[in-house]
Amino acid sequence: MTSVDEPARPNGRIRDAARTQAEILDVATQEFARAGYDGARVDEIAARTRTTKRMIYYYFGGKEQLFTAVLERAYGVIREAEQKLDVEHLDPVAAIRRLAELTFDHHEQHPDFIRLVSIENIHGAEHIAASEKLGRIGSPALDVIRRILAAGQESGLFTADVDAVDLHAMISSFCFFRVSNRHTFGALFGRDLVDPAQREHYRTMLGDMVIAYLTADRATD
Amino acid sequence: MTSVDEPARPNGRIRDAARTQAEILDVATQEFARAGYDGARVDEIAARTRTTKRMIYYYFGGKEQLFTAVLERAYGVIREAEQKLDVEHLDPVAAIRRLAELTFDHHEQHPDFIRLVSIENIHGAEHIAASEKLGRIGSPALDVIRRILAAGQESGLFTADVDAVDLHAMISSFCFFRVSNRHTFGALFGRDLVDPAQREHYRTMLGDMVIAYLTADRATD
DNA sequence: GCGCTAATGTACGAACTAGTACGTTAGCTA
DNA sequence: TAGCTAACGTACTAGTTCGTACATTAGCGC
Repeated sequence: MTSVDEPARPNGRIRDAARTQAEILDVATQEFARAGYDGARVDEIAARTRTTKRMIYYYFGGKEQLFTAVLERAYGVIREAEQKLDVEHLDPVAAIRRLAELTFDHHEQHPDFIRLVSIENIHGAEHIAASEKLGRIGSPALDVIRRILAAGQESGLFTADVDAVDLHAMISSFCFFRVSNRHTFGALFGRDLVDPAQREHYRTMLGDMVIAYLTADRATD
Repeated sequence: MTSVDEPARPNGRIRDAARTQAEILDVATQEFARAGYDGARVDEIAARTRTTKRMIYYYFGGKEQLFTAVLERAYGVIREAEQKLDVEHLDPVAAIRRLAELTFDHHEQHPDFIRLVSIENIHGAEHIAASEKLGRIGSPALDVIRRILAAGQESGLFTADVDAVDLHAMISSFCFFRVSNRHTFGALFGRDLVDPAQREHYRTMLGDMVIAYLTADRATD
Protein backbone atom coordinates (compact mmCIF):
# COMPACT_ATOMS: atom_id res chain seq x y z
CA MET A 1 0.00 0.00 0.00
CA THR A 2 2.92 2.31 -0.46
CA SER A 3 2.60 4.97 -3.05
CA VAL A 4 5.60 3.74 -4.99
CA ASP A 5 5.56 1.00 -7.57
CA GLU A 6 8.62 -0.02 -9.43
CA PRO A 7 9.30 -0.05 -13.16
CA ALA A 8 9.66 -3.70 -14.18
CA ARG A 9 13.32 -4.38 -13.56
CA PRO A 10 14.70 -7.83 -14.36
CA ASN A 11 16.20 -8.97 -11.10
CA GLY A 12 18.20 -6.04 -9.97
CA ARG A 13 17.85 -3.31 -7.48
CA ILE A 14 16.90 0.12 -8.62
CA ARG A 15 18.59 3.16 -7.29
CA ASP A 16 16.09 5.69 -6.14
CA ALA A 17 17.05 7.64 -3.09
CA ALA A 18 13.70 9.34 -2.73
CA ARG A 19 11.77 6.11 -3.00
CA THR A 20 14.01 4.33 -0.53
CA GLN A 21 13.70 7.11 1.99
CA ALA A 22 9.94 7.28 1.58
CA GLU A 23 9.60 3.57 2.01
CA ILE A 24 11.70 3.59 5.15
CA LEU A 25 9.55 6.39 6.53
CA ASP A 26 6.36 4.53 5.69
CA VAL A 27 7.43 1.38 7.46
CA ALA A 28 9.02 3.24 10.36
CA THR A 29 5.81 5.15 10.92
CA GLN A 30 3.89 1.92 11.26
CA GLU A 31 6.48 0.26 13.45
CA PHE A 32 6.92 3.20 15.84
CA ALA A 33 3.16 3.65 16.07
CA ARG A 34 2.71 -0.04 16.73
CA ALA A 35 5.29 -0.53 19.45
CA GLY A 36 6.39 2.84 20.78
CA TYR A 37 9.86 4.29 20.45
CA ASP A 38 11.76 1.73 22.51
CA GLY A 39 9.50 -1.10 21.45
CA ALA A 40 10.18 -0.45 17.78
CA ARG A 41 13.01 -2.46 16.26
CA VAL A 42 15.32 -1.03 13.65
CA ASP A 43 15.90 -4.52 12.25
CA GLU A 44 12.17 -5.03 11.95
CA ILE A 45 11.75 -1.77 10.05
CA ALA A 46 14.56 -2.75 7.71
CA ALA A 47 13.12 -6.23 7.18
CA ARG A 48 9.80 -4.83 6.04
CA THR A 49 11.51 -2.59 3.53
CA ARG A 50 12.93 -3.46 0.15
CA THR A 51 16.23 -2.13 1.37
CA THR A 52 18.49 -2.88 4.33
CA LYS A 53 19.23 -1.52 7.76
CA ARG A 54 22.34 0.05 6.37
CA MET A 55 20.18 2.50 4.44
CA ILE A 56 18.37 3.66 7.54
CA TYR A 57 21.67 4.76 9.01
CA TYR A 58 22.86 6.09 5.67
CA TYR A 59 19.87 8.37 5.24
CA PHE A 60 18.74 9.15 8.74
CA GLY A 61 21.72 8.62 10.99
CA GLY A 62 20.07 6.57 13.68
CA LYS A 63 16.92 5.42 15.38
CA GLU A 64 16.45 8.70 17.19
CA GLN A 65 16.69 10.81 14.03
CA LEU A 66 14.50 8.36 12.16
CA PHE A 67 11.76 8.87 14.71
CA THR A 68 12.17 12.61 14.40
CA ALA A 69 11.86 12.34 10.62
CA VAL A 70 8.73 10.22 11.04
CA LEU A 71 7.24 12.88 13.30
CA GLU A 72 8.14 15.65 10.91
CA ARG A 73 6.41 13.95 8.03
CA ALA A 74 3.37 13.09 10.13
CA TYR A 75 2.96 16.68 11.28
CA GLY A 76 3.48 17.77 7.69
CA VAL A 77 0.46 15.75 6.62
CA ILE A 78 -1.88 17.39 9.09
CA ARG A 79 -0.57 20.83 8.34
CA GLU A 80 -1.31 20.15 4.70
CA ALA A 81 -4.84 19.08 5.55
CA GLU A 82 -5.33 22.15 7.69
CA GLN A 83 -4.29 24.36 4.82
CA LYS A 84 -7.20 23.01 2.83
CA LEU A 85 -9.65 24.14 5.47
CA ASP A 86 -12.35 26.13 3.77
CA VAL A 87 -14.92 27.18 6.29
CA GLU A 88 -14.64 30.92 6.49
CA HIS A 89 -17.42 31.49 4.02
CA LEU A 90 -19.81 30.09 6.62
CA ASP A 91 -21.28 32.01 9.49
CA PRO A 92 -19.19 31.74 12.66
CA VAL A 93 -21.33 29.09 14.36
CA ALA A 94 -21.43 26.86 11.29
CA ALA A 95 -17.76 27.51 10.63
CA ILE A 96 -16.65 26.40 14.07
CA ARG A 97 -18.85 23.32 13.95
CA ARG A 98 -17.46 22.42 10.56
CA LEU A 99 -13.91 22.95 11.76
CA ALA A 100 -14.54 20.73 14.77
CA GLU A 101 -15.99 18.04 12.52
CA LEU A 102 -13.02 18.14 10.18
CA THR A 103 -10.69 17.86 13.17
CA PHE A 104 -12.76 14.94 14.38
CA ASP A 105 -12.56 13.24 10.98
CA HIS A 106 -8.87 13.78 10.68
CA HIS A 107 -8.10 12.27 14.06
CA GLU A 108 -10.24 9.27 13.28
CA GLN A 109 -8.54 8.76 9.94
CA HIS A 110 -5.01 8.96 11.31
CA PRO A 111 -4.74 6.76 14.39
CA ASP A 112 -1.04 6.20 13.70
CA PHE A 113 -0.44 9.91 13.99
CA ILE A 114 -2.27 9.97 17.32
CA ARG A 115 -0.10 7.16 18.59
CA LEU A 116 3.07 8.90 17.48
CA VAL A 117 2.05 12.04 19.33
CA SER A 118 1.26 10.01 22.45
CA ILE A 119 4.65 8.38 22.21
CA GLU A 120 6.36 11.72 21.73
CA ASN A 121 4.64 13.01 24.85
CA ILE A 122 5.88 10.04 26.85
CA HIS A 123 9.33 11.19 25.85
CA GLY A 124 8.74 14.80 26.80
CA ALA A 125 8.55 16.06 23.20
CA GLU A 126 12.32 15.89 23.00
CA HIS A 127 12.29 15.01 19.30
CA ILE A 128 10.15 17.99 18.44
CA ALA A 129 12.56 20.11 20.42
CA ALA A 130 15.47 18.61 18.48
CA SER A 131 13.81 19.24 15.13
CA GLU A 132 14.35 22.41 13.19
CA LYS A 133 11.31 21.86 11.03
CA LEU A 134 8.95 21.38 13.95
CA GLY A 135 10.35 24.22 15.99
CA ARG A 136 7.42 26.59 16.14
CA ILE A 137 5.30 26.48 13.04
CA GLY A 138 1.92 27.42 14.39
CA SER A 139 -0.78 25.38 12.73
CA PRO A 140 -2.90 26.87 9.97
CA ALA A 141 -5.96 25.65 11.85
CA LEU A 142 -5.11 28.07 14.59
CA ASP A 143 -5.22 31.01 12.23
CA VAL A 144 -8.57 29.89 10.95
CA ILE A 145 -9.94 29.60 14.47
CA ARG A 146 -8.58 33.00 15.33
CA ARG A 147 -10.41 34.62 12.44
CA ILE A 148 -13.68 32.84 13.02
CA LEU A 149 -13.58 33.65 16.71
CA ALA A 150 -12.95 37.30 16.01
CA ALA A 151 -15.92 37.42 13.64
CA GLY A 152 -18.14 35.61 16.10
CA GLN A 153 -17.15 37.81 18.96
CA GLU A 154 -17.60 40.97 16.97
CA SER A 155 -21.12 40.02 15.99
CA GLY A 156 -21.89 39.15 19.59
CA LEU A 157 -22.60 35.49 18.80
CA PHE A 158 -19.70 34.20 20.85
CA THR A 159 -18.66 34.89 24.39
CA ALA A 160 -15.94 37.49 24.17
CA ASP A 161 -13.20 36.06 26.32
CA VAL A 162 -12.37 32.88 24.45
CA ASP A 163 -8.89 32.33 23.10
CA ALA A 164 -8.03 30.50 19.86
CA VAL A 165 -5.33 28.29 21.34
CA ASP A 166 -7.61 27.26 24.19
CA LEU A 167 -10.44 26.46 21.83
CA HIS A 168 -8.08 24.41 19.72
CA ALA A 169 -7.05 22.53 22.87
CA MET A 170 -10.68 21.89 23.72
CA ILE A 171 -11.53 20.50 20.30
CA SER A 172 -8.32 18.50 20.08
CA SER A 173 -8.70 16.99 23.53
CA PHE A 174 -12.02 15.41 22.65
CA CYS A 175 -10.89 14.16 19.25
CA PHE A 176 -7.53 12.97 20.50
CA PHE A 177 -8.79 11.21 23.62
CA ARG A 178 -11.43 9.34 21.69
CA VAL A 179 -8.74 7.71 19.57
CA SER A 180 -5.76 7.61 21.92
CA ASN A 181 -7.61 6.18 24.91
CA ARG A 182 -10.04 3.91 23.15
CA HIS A 183 -8.39 0.76 24.41
CA THR A 184 -8.35 1.49 28.12
CA PHE A 185 -11.70 3.23 27.95
CA GLY A 186 -13.21 0.28 26.15
CA ALA A 187 -11.70 -2.23 28.54
CA LEU A 188 -12.85 -0.35 31.63
CA PHE A 189 -16.26 0.93 30.59
CA GLY A 190 -17.20 -1.52 27.90
CA ARG A 191 -17.79 1.16 25.33
CA ASP A 192 -15.91 1.49 22.06
CA LEU A 193 -15.45 5.19 21.42
CA VAL A 194 -14.54 4.57 17.79
CA ASP A 195 -17.38 2.21 17.01
CA PRO A 196 -18.48 3.25 13.49
CA ALA A 197 -22.11 2.99 14.57
CA GLN A 198 -21.48 5.70 17.18
CA ARG A 199 -19.44 7.93 14.94
CA GLU A 200 -22.17 10.41 14.11
CA HIS A 201 -23.21 10.50 17.72
CA TYR A 202 -19.79 11.60 18.93
CA ARG A 203 -19.27 13.95 16.03
CA THR A 204 -22.48 15.73 16.88
CA MET A 205 -21.62 15.68 20.56
CA LEU A 206 -18.35 17.48 19.90
CA GLY A 207 -20.01 20.17 17.79
CA ASP A 208 -22.77 20.67 20.35
CA MET A 209 -20.25 20.95 23.12
CA VAL A 210 -18.10 23.55 21.41
CA ILE A 211 -21.02 25.66 20.20
CA ALA A 212 -22.71 25.49 23.59
CA TYR A 213 -19.51 26.66 25.23
CA LEU A 214 -19.02 29.51 22.78
CA THR A 215 -22.57 30.77 22.85
CA ALA A 216 -23.40 30.34 26.53
CA ASP A 217 -23.81 33.52 28.51
CA ARG A 218 -21.61 33.42 31.55
CA ALA A 219 -21.40 35.66 34.53
CA THR A 220 -18.36 37.85 33.99
CA ASP A 221 -16.64 38.33 37.29
CA MET B 1 10.00 9.58 49.87
CA THR B 2 8.54 6.14 50.24
CA SER B 3 6.08 5.63 53.01
CA VAL B 4 8.20 3.01 54.71
CA ASP B 5 11.00 3.68 57.14
CA GLU B 6 12.94 0.93 58.70
CA PRO B 7 13.43 0.10 62.36
CA ALA B 8 17.09 0.82 63.16
CA ARG B 9 18.76 -2.43 62.28
CA PRO B 10 22.53 -2.66 62.77
CA ASN B 11 23.77 -3.61 59.35
CA GLY B 12 21.45 -6.32 58.31
CA ARG B 13 18.55 -6.65 56.01
CA ILE B 14 15.10 -6.81 57.43
CA ARG B 15 12.58 -9.24 56.12
CA ASP B 16 9.33 -7.60 55.25
CA ALA B 17 7.55 -8.99 52.26
CA ALA B 18 4.89 -6.30 52.18
CA ARG B 19 7.40 -3.48 52.39
CA THR B 20 9.60 -4.99 49.69
CA GLN B 21 6.68 -5.42 47.33
CA ALA B 22 5.43 -1.91 47.99
CA GLU B 23 8.86 -0.46 47.38
CA ILE B 24 9.23 -2.35 44.11
CA LEU B 25 5.82 -1.06 43.01
CA ASP B 26 6.73 2.50 43.95
CA VAL B 27 9.92 2.49 41.96
CA ALA B 28 8.43 0.53 39.07
CA THR B 29 5.62 3.07 38.79
CA GLN B 30 8.14 5.87 38.41
CA GLU B 31 10.32 3.98 35.99
CA PHE B 32 7.50 2.79 33.73
CA ALA B 33 5.94 6.25 33.74
CA ARG B 34 9.29 7.80 32.94
CA ALA B 35 10.34 5.62 30.04
CA GLY B 36 7.36 3.61 28.82
CA TYR B 37 7.02 -0.14 28.99
CA ASP B 38 9.87 -1.09 26.70
CA GLY B 39 12.00 1.84 27.76
CA ALA B 40 11.80 0.85 31.42
CA ARG B 41 14.67 -1.32 32.67
CA VAL B 42 14.15 -4.07 35.19
CA ASP B 43 17.72 -3.63 36.36
CA GLU B 44 17.14 0.06 36.88
CA ILE B 45 14.02 -0.60 38.95
CA ALA B 46 15.94 -3.10 41.06
CA ALA B 47 18.88 -0.72 41.51
CA ARG B 48 16.64 2.00 42.92
CA THR B 49 15.18 -0.41 45.41
CA ARG B 50 16.67 -1.66 48.66
CA THR B 51 16.28 -5.16 47.27
CA THR B 52 17.45 -6.95 44.16
CA LYS B 53 16.14 -7.92 40.76
CA ARG B 54 15.63 -11.43 42.03
CA MET B 55 12.81 -10.16 44.24
CA ILE B 56 10.96 -8.63 41.32
CA TYR B 57 10.77 -12.04 39.70
CA TYR B 58 10.09 -13.69 43.05
CA TYR B 59 7.07 -11.53 43.79
CA PHE B 60 5.75 -10.55 40.40
CA GLY B 61 6.95 -13.15 37.95
CA GLY B 62 8.27 -10.86 35.26
CA LYS B 63 8.32 -7.43 33.70
CA GLU B 64 4.95 -7.89 32.08
CA GLN B 65 3.22 -8.86 35.31
CA LEU B 66 5.04 -6.13 37.18
CA PHE B 67 3.57 -3.55 34.83
CA THR B 68 0.14 -5.07 35.31
CA ALA B 69 0.56 -4.85 39.08
CA VAL B 70 1.63 -1.23 38.76
CA LEU B 71 -1.48 -0.49 36.71
CA GLU B 72 -3.72 -2.28 39.17
CA ARG B 73 -2.42 -0.24 42.06
CA ALA B 74 -2.64 3.00 40.11
CA TYR B 75 -6.25 2.39 39.15
CA GLY B 76 -6.94 1.41 42.75
CA VAL B 77 -5.83 4.84 43.89
CA ILE B 78 -8.21 6.69 41.64
CA ARG B 79 -11.07 4.37 42.47
CA GLU B 80 -10.44 5.13 46.11
CA ALA B 81 -10.49 8.86 45.43
CA GLU B 82 -13.70 8.50 43.47
CA GLN B 83 -15.33 6.73 46.36
CA LYS B 84 -14.79 9.81 48.47
CA LEU B 85 -16.76 11.92 46.02
CA ASP B 86 -19.36 13.81 47.96
CA VAL B 87 -21.28 16.08 45.64
CA GLU B 88 -24.78 14.70 45.58
CA HIS B 89 -25.99 17.07 48.23
CA LEU B 90 -25.52 19.88 45.72
CA ASP B 91 -27.96 20.84 43.02
CA PRO B 92 -27.26 19.08 39.72
CA VAL B 93 -25.47 21.97 38.05
CA ALA B 94 -23.20 22.60 41.00
CA ALA B 95 -22.68 18.88 41.49
CA ILE B 96 -21.51 18.31 37.93
CA ARG B 97 -19.23 21.31 38.06
CA ARG B 98 -17.74 20.11 41.31
CA LEU B 99 -17.27 16.62 39.92
CA ALA B 100 -15.53 18.02 36.88
CA GLU B 101 -13.26 20.10 39.08
CA LEU B 102 -12.32 17.15 41.24
CA THR B 103 -11.54 15.12 38.12
CA PHE B 104 -9.45 18.03 36.92
CA ASP B 105 -7.56 18.19 40.20
CA HIS B 106 -6.96 14.50 40.32
CA HIS B 107 -5.50 14.36 36.83
CA GLU B 108 -3.23 17.26 37.60
CA GLN B 109 -2.02 15.64 40.79
CA HIS B 110 -1.25 12.28 39.22
CA PRO B 111 0.75 12.80 36.06
CA ASP B 112 2.41 9.41 36.49
CA PHE B 113 -0.97 7.75 36.33
CA ILE B 114 -1.77 9.61 33.13
CA ARG B 115 1.47 8.44 31.60
CA LEU B 116 0.82 4.85 32.59
CA VAL B 117 -2.59 4.98 30.95
CA SER B 118 -1.09 6.47 27.80
CA ILE B 119 1.48 3.70 27.75
CA GLU B 120 -1.17 1.06 28.30
CA ASN B 121 -3.10 2.45 25.34
CA ILE B 122 -0.03 2.23 23.13
CA HIS B 123 -0.05 -1.44 23.98
CA GLY B 124 -3.73 -1.92 23.24
CA ALA B 125 -4.77 -2.26 26.89
CA GLU B 126 -3.48 -5.81 26.88
CA HIS B 127 -2.42 -5.67 30.52
CA ILE B 128 -5.84 -4.56 31.65
CA ALA B 129 -7.29 -7.40 29.63
CA ALA B 130 -4.89 -9.82 31.30
CA SER B 131 -5.75 -8.57 34.77
CA GLU B 132 -8.50 -10.12 36.82
CA LYS B 133 -8.74 -7.15 39.13
CA LEU B 134 -9.15 -4.62 36.33
CA GLY B 135 -11.53 -6.70 34.31
CA ARG B 136 -14.67 -4.63 34.53
CA ILE B 137 -15.00 -2.70 37.73
CA GLY B 138 -17.03 0.28 36.64
CA SER B 139 -15.74 3.41 38.31
CA PRO B 140 -17.62 4.88 41.26
CA ALA B 141 -17.49 8.24 39.50
CA LEU B 142 -19.70 6.81 36.81
CA ASP B 143 -22.41 5.93 39.31
CA VAL B 144 -22.27 9.42 40.73
CA ILE B 145 -22.58 10.96 37.28
CA ARG B 146 -25.48 8.67 36.50
CA ARG B 147 -27.40 9.81 39.55
CA ILE B 148 -26.70 13.50 39.10
CA LEU B 149 -27.67 13.31 35.45
CA ALA B 150 -30.92 11.58 36.27
CA ALA B 151 -31.78 14.26 38.82
CA GLY B 152 -30.83 17.04 36.42
CA GLN B 153 -32.81 15.56 33.59
CA GLU B 154 -35.85 14.95 35.75
CA SER B 155 -35.93 18.54 36.90
CA GLY B 156 -35.56 19.70 33.32
CA LEU B 157 -32.23 21.44 33.99
CA PHE B 158 -30.28 19.16 31.70
CA THR B 159 -30.84 18.12 28.14
CA ALA B 160 -32.48 14.74 28.32
CA ASP B 161 -30.44 12.66 25.93
CA VAL B 162 -27.05 12.73 27.61
CA ASP B 163 -25.43 9.52 28.75
CA ALA B 164 -23.21 9.11 31.83
CA VAL B 165 -20.39 7.27 30.10
CA ASP B 166 -20.27 9.87 27.35
CA LEU B 167 -20.20 12.70 29.83
CA HIS B 168 -17.42 10.97 31.71
CA ALA B 169 -15.51 10.69 28.43
CA MET B 170 -16.03 14.38 27.77
CA ILE B 171 -14.74 15.46 31.17
CA SER B 172 -11.87 12.99 31.11
CA SER B 173 -10.75 13.95 27.64
CA PHE B 174 -10.17 17.54 28.63
CA CYS B 175 -8.44 16.68 31.91
CA PHE B 176 -6.40 13.89 30.40
CA PHE B 177 -5.27 15.76 27.30
CA ARG B 178 -4.15 18.74 29.29
CA VAL B 179 -1.68 16.57 31.17
CA SER B 180 -0.85 13.86 28.64
CA ASN B 181 -0.20 16.19 25.71
CA ARG B 182 1.32 19.10 27.52
CA HIS B 183 4.76 18.52 26.02
CA THR B 184 3.85 18.42 22.35
CA PHE B 185 1.22 21.11 22.79
CA GLY B 186 3.69 23.32 24.56
CA ALA B 187 6.38 22.75 21.98
CA LEU B 188 4.08 23.42 19.04
CA PHE B 189 1.92 26.25 20.34
CA GLY B 190 4.13 27.77 22.97
CA ARG B 191 1.54 27.41 25.68
CA ASP B 192 1.98 25.37 28.83
CA LEU B 193 -1.37 23.80 29.62
CA VAL B 194 -0.31 22.96 33.16
CA ASP B 195 1.15 26.33 34.00
CA PRO B 196 0.05 26.93 37.62
CA ALA B 197 -0.84 30.50 36.75
CA GLN B 198 -3.39 29.21 34.24
CA ARG B 199 -4.77 26.49 36.45
CA GLU B 200 -7.91 28.32 37.55
CA HIS B 201 -8.52 29.46 34.01
CA TYR B 202 -8.63 25.92 32.63
CA ARG B 203 -10.55 24.59 35.60
CA THR B 204 -13.24 27.14 35.01
CA MET B 205 -13.16 26.52 31.29
CA LEU B 206 -13.86 22.83 31.84
CA GLY B 207 -16.79 23.52 34.15
CA ASP B 208 -18.23 26.12 31.79
CA MET B 209 -17.92 23.75 28.88
CA VAL B 210 -19.66 20.85 30.59
CA ILE B 211 -22.46 22.94 32.05
CA ALA B 212 -23.01 24.76 28.76
CA TYR B 213 -23.28 21.43 26.99
CA LEU B 214 -25.70 19.99 29.53
CA THR B 215 -27.97 22.99 29.74
CA ALA B 216 -28.02 24.08 26.10
CA ASP B 217 -31.28 23.62 24.26
CA ARG B 218 -30.69 21.69 21.11
CA ALA B 219 -32.94 21.00 18.19
CA THR B 220 -34.10 17.40 18.57
CA ASP B 221 -34.25 15.83 15.19
C1' DG C 1 32.85 4.02 -23.17
C1' DC C 2 35.21 5.78 -18.68
C1' DG C 3 35.40 7.09 -14.31
C1' DC C 4 33.43 8.87 -10.27
C1' DT C 5 30.21 9.14 -6.62
C1' DA C 6 25.82 8.28 -4.58
C1' DA C 7 23.49 4.38 -3.34
C1' DT C 8 23.32 -0.18 -1.74
C1' DG C 9 24.40 -4.91 0.41
C1' DT C 10 26.84 -8.22 3.80
C1' DA C 11 28.60 -9.59 7.84
C1' DC C 12 29.79 -8.72 12.21
C1' DG C 13 30.54 -6.87 17.05
C1' DA C 14 29.94 -4.71 21.51
C1' DA C 15 26.74 -3.67 24.80
C1' DC C 16 22.75 -4.40 26.90
C1' DT C 17 18.77 -6.88 29.09
C1' DA C 18 15.26 -10.12 30.69
C1' DG C 19 15.38 -13.91 33.15
C1' DT C 20 17.44 -17.92 36.11
C1' DA C 21 20.37 -21.46 38.79
C1' DC C 22 22.09 -21.77 42.98
C1' DG C 23 23.29 -20.55 47.50
C1' DT C 24 22.21 -18.07 52.08
C1' DT C 25 19.70 -16.40 56.21
C1' DA C 26 16.08 -14.37 59.15
C1' DG C 27 12.84 -15.39 62.19
C1' DC C 28 8.62 -17.98 63.41
C1' DT C 29 6.97 -22.39 65.53
C1' DA C 30 6.98 -26.38 68.26
C1' DT D 1 16.87 -24.37 70.59
C1' DA D 2 16.23 -27.10 66.50
C1' DG D 3 14.33 -27.01 62.27
C1' DC D 4 11.80 -25.28 58.58
C1' DT D 5 10.35 -22.13 55.14
C1' DA D 6 9.63 -17.62 53.30
C1' DA D 7 12.57 -14.07 52.03
C1' DC D 8 16.60 -12.61 50.10
C1' DG D 9 21.45 -12.12 47.45
C1' DT D 10 25.06 -13.29 43.79
C1' DA D 11 26.58 -14.45 39.63
C1' DC D 12 25.70 -15.79 35.34
C1' DT D 13 23.61 -16.74 30.53
C1' DA D 14 21.24 -16.72 26.30
C1' DG D 15 19.37 -13.87 23.24
C1' DT D 16 18.68 -9.51 21.45
C1' DT D 17 19.62 -4.91 19.38
C1' DC D 18 21.74 -0.75 17.79
C1' DG D 19 25.24 0.44 15.11
C1' DT D 20 29.37 -0.04 11.80
C1' DA D 21 33.49 -1.66 8.86
C1' DC D 22 34.03 -3.12 4.55
C1' DA D 23 32.80 -4.49 -0.06
C1' DT D 24 30.02 -3.57 -4.29
C1' DT D 25 27.45 -1.50 -8.13
C1' DA D 26 24.25 1.55 -10.72
C1' DG D 27 24.08 5.23 -13.53
C1' DC D 28 25.19 10.11 -14.57
C1' DG D 29 28.48 13.47 -16.70
C1' DC D 30 31.93 14.07 -20.10
